[in-house]
Amino acid sequence: MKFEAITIKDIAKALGLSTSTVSRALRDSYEISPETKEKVLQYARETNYRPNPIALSLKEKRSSSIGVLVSEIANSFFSQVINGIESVAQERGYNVVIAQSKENYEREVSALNYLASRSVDGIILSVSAETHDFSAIDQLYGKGMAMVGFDRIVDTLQMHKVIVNNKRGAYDATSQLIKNGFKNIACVASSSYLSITKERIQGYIDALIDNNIAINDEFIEYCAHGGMLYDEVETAMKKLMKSKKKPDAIIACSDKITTNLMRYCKKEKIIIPQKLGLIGFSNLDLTELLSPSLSVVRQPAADMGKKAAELLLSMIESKRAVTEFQTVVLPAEIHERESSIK
Amino acid sequence: MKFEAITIKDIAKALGLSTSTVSRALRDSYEISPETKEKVLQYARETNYRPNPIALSLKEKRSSSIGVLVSEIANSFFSQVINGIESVAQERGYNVVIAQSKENYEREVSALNYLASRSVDGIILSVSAETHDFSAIDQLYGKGMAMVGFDRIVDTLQMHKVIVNNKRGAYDATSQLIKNGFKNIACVASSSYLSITKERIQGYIDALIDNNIAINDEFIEYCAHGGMLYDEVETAMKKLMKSKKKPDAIIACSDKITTNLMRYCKKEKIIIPQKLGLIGFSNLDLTELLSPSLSVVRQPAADMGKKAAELLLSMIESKRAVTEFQTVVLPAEIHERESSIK
DNA sequence: ATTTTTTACGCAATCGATACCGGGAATGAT
DNA sequence: ATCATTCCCGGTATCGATTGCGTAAAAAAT
Repeated sequence: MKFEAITIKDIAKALGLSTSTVSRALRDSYEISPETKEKVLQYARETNYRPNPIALSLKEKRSSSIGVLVSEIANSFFSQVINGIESVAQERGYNVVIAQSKENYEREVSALNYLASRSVDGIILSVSAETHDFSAIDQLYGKGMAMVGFDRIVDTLQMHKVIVNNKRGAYDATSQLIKNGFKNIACVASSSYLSITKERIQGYIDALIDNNIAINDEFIEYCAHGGMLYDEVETAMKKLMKSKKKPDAIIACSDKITTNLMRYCKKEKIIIPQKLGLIGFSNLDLTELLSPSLSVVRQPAADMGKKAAELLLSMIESKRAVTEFQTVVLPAEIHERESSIK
Repeated sequence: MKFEAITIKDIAKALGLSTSTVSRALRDSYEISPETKEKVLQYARETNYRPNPIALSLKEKRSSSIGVLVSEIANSFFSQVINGIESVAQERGYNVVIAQSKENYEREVSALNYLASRSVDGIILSVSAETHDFSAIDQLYGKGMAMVGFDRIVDTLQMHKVIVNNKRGAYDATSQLIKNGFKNIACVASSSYLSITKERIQGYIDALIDNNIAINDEFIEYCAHGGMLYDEVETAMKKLMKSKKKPDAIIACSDKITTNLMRYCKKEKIIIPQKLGLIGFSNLDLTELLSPSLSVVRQPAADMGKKAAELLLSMIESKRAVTEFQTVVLPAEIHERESSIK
């Protein structure tokens, strides 16, 4: 079943004009007489003519679409980011093609190629937790594909980036736990490859140092799949709870880790915050309804998406190659609730 | 900045062949000698040739992309559905273009036109809470655009549909509240226009009747924006709590209504389930971590998305016009937790 | 009245890939 | 040796829209 739309040719035939005349009339060219223009425009209105974007893409060598590559759509943070991207894109006449890596390297590469082969004009991406070989991204970028990174960025690549102040967020979160009387604070982070992991851990460490608390390597655990799998969080927690000096509080460095950690505590009947304080990076919008209400470091996800989309579109639409890249750093918000108050 | 890809023309020039020969060699036509084929294929591999999907779309009059129109991406149910759609689409070589209505009629119409103008091959949609004029959908559908409805479907339109057994879900949820000793059960539903609202309310009513409980019109409240706005839920709840016979339990008919209702109870210090039992339609995947853990009617969202995508693709790829439409009804799952147990 | 200029439009190429048609060359048949 | 067949491949139109170039006809200038 096909969906037949009216073309410029139909208009030309109907009005006894050439396609070039119709095209120019529609674009309001000075070469066309007012009467002809009016006739064409009216007919176009009546027939609800819409230029075929595919033909345009072929001619203009741009598809007016941008790709977004995230690890998982069904994740508050990413869906909020996509929301932001979508609002800007829509407004500027672009559509958004979404792909997900599911935190898997192979899927990320194939998604990237997929987007490239669908000839998107640019890509906004946050790398998967597994990725530590950035050659696929680098290659595509080297070939001239416009790209903007966000959240999990790649340090070695020169491109526009949008992130939050992760170090500061983790620093404040940790400081807050300390202020609330927790002494043995552990950190459950995402994959060690990720920029956000490094930054957040650094913030955590800095806060400990500034408060004269010794750093304990056993207190830092990584989740290779970014917390996607419950098991990896459980494994990390078991290790922590078995260490010589059991932690009395945890800072969790991603959405999934935070919630899976709560699941673990619920299962093991570890009472938060009495037995274990908790603060986590999370963009859930019902953290206050959790039991106990959850203290979080929240990222301004929609704004990040908007900013990333603006940067990408400016890059796409710029006449000459972009040589100066900016890294936009937005502040993370801390929301103190029950889970981190002893 | 442009992203230059290799074309069939480049291959032809490099090998001293015509574009038609190259094209045929790539498609393994019998008219091309094995040696030429091999040369072409090898060169194509070396240069990492990818056919330009835009040129193909123009020629074939299909874009290999499908549109998805939902009210809101950042909603567990819809993002899970999109997840399902995406997995099937990706596998079959289609990409997914997402648009959202934000429960607004005008945005829905414009998103629909947007998708059509981006010449997607088909659309999977769930109408907005505000929509009660389906002429825009009808028109597009009448023009031959392949469509599949899910969740919030349009009764009057003959198309493939994917839903859950809403009546049954609401019936079981209500019965469960009754079984647990609640007597005055109210229902906070989404917009009265929606199919899901009608079906869920019917299930609620049927359960009351079957248990010899009188129907009280004051006990049914609607949220015109589907619970998107906290205020409309608060207003509904205030009305309910002021009615002569105060309800002792609520069945909430959408994700957003459920969570906003919990917010309201928390704010007003109405203890769930002691003061007010609650069960709600929700696809959040951490309802067991809420305080109290939330009893829910859950939809198999990913499966719904998969099924909808399969139906749409079969429709798109069918040679002749589809005349028989099926309505796939999946079972809703009931998860009984603390919030509905007195 | 003739030349110049302007106006208003059509022709045709182009983007990348496909497919119909047509034709040269090699092989086989007689 | 001549004709028919098969094999391989190229030319060209096509999809929808844009655009540089060419050009009648009308208007303006001389």
